[in-house]
Amino acid sequence: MDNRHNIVNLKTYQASCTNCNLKDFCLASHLDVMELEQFERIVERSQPLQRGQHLYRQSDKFHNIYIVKSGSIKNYITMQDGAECIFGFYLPGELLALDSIAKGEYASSAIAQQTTYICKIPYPSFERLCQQIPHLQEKLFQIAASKIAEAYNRQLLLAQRNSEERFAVFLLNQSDQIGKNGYSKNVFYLSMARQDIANYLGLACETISRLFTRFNNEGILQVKKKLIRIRDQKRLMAIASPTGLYPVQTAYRSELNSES
Amino acid sequence: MDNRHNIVNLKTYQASCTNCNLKDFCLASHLDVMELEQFERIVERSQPLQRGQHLYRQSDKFHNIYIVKSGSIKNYITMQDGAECIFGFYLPGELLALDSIAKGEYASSAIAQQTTYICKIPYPSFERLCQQIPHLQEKLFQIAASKIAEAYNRQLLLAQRNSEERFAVFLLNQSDQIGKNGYSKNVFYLSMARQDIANYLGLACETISRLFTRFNNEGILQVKKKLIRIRDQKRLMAIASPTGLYPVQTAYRSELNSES
DNA sequence: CGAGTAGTTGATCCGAGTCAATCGTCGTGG
DNA sequence: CCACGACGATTGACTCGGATCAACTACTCG
Repeated sequence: MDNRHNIVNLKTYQASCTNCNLKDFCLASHLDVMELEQFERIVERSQPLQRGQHLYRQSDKFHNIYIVKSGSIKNYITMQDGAECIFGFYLPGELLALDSIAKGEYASSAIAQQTTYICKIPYPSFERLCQQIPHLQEKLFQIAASKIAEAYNRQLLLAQRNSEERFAVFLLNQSDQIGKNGYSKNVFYLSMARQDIANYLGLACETISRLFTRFNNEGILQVKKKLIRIRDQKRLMAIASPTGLYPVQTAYRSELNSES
Repeated sequence: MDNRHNIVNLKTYQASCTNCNLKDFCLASHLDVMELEQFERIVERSQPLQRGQHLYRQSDKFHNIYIVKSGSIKNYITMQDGAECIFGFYLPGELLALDSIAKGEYASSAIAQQTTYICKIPYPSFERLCQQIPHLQEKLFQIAASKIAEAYNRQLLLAQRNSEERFAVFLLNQSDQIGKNGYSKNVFYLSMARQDIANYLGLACETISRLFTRFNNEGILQVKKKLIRIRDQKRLMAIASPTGLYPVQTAYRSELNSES
């Protein structure tokens, strides 16, 4: 139900990179025809994950990195007391498990929030391929670098911004990401529970609930459960960066995709 | 006031990687003799930075990545209203400016907190060298991956832990890092101001001050301005991870749905 | 239908921010 | 050599944002 907007048709999981609608956004972008063919030889696709299925779990042996093809993935860790901490929500085009390369085992867990198609890239083959395709190495460096920059921005968010600012930034990021995939930036489904948004933003779920209510009453949003409509983007952006974030704010989100 | 030109190429600091005391920690570790020689050919060393000098500034054109050889570097950004946000303190052996690779310009600023020696690595040469030395590429992937994992941990810290927990984690991290460089893990100088610690941890400097006082009174620390002595490491560790940070979690914890 | 779960709303409390006063140290100049 | 001002650190008093606790509502699913 709440997946209607994000699902792609069933045949896509057989499709090649060449005619994938994400080919300009993902790891394989900027490769020429020959290189793409080589790349494609190491990519594996399989049956989609269903909601609640894990792609990998923390402390599993590390083998692959993954790209989300459609659907969405929640990335988190579980602590000893059972509490979880959510590091991110991955939408189509994004690369998963980069944080796990150094350790030999997955540093976090990844679970599908809805029916989700995945491209699987065995890491050793990939590393070897990077030796043959400088573009590919370069691209991974760049993606890793953006991940670091993005993580820094989130640290800033968590360390210095209050609840409504965090929430506004979150909504705009979601909007952007969803927009990148060709859907409406103003009307979209949030695939995650309130509790997960709260956890991700370092807040209590009651706080998120109150913010939804308030933004709804103030005419900034129109909220119907998980269906969100942004009614006043200007105001939302003003809340997200009050005095203005540092110069090129949110640029990191677009650089994977934007042309160079 | 402006130090943009402060990297002067004297060939004076000839200390080679081969007999550098950091060679097992830094980017060049795990290279064989031949590879190390190639690597060394692209590394540049120059006069040390003095306290308050910038290594680079945010939005400068991106050219190099850097390794701290001795001293320490503060990494931060400045926001439009002049407020700053500190992302990290870099001690010897650490690699700087990874977050800037994707953008073509430095995403943050780096300033010396004391007299600091630096190894400078022109990024284009480095990228080319990675094509010839698989180990080097692998190493950079790993360092980038650890940076991401580290950033995730800090997000967890900022999102979910209270002031004394953050502070304890910070002290232990400092202790570890300093210990890695062969100094005492229990008695050390903090090179940064209280305000900077506070900023880094997302707290007010008064809070940090109170924590120093409290930990001192409780016999956990002995504090003399910037000289710190850890008197009760056990207790400090207990504060840093109350129920235990994230675990080597085993799969028996069967939650909602799972298994693929 | 009924039970279980997610979300909302209200009441209360507490940790840490803010404001303000004071102290100590350092560096400068008379 | 001391007086002075500047700045960082400490301490206290007060405030407030958001967590926590506790009902209550509304779906969803069996």
